[in-house]
Amino acid sequence: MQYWLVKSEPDECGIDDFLHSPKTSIPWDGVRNFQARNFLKQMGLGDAVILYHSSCRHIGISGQLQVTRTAYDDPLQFQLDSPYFDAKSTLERPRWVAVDMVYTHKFTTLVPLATLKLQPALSECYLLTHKRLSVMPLTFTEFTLMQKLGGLTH
DNA sequence: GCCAACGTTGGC
DNA sequence: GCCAACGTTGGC
Repeated sequence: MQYWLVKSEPDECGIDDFLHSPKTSIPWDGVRNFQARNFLKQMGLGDAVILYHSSCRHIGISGQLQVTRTAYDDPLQFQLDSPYFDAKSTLERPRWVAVDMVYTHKFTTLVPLATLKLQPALSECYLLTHKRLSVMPLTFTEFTLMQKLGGLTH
């Protein structure tokens, strides 16, 4: 079992998009950064994922997802009309992968970035040390603290 | 293989 | 809308 955090603009795909189709797996595609892609490839079935809302009015972590399909070739890289088309990808040598995720929990409150920055236990986490990365691992400690801040208890 | 220019992310 | 950070590209 591994723990991850992914970023998305809620206008594109936020926690409510997952909440509104709670049993439907949604492709996490369009990742076009090599470090982020490499983390996507490491995701395992059933891994837990924190969703972060970026570039929006309320920046912060919003809920929890689960991996339902591990890495497969991102079809968008082959679609000419997609903004995620990549001329350097071929069917023989695709460059980019997607995974599928499903809704598991929405936090009782969105935890703002400012709150996360105040946590000493999160000072070393990828979210705060690698500003522009959109897919990243979390330690178990970081993950459970984020869950707790989000109002989820088990 | 270096590194300057360029483009994108994402907070503010 | 600005701009810092930083990943990527391409000339040499």
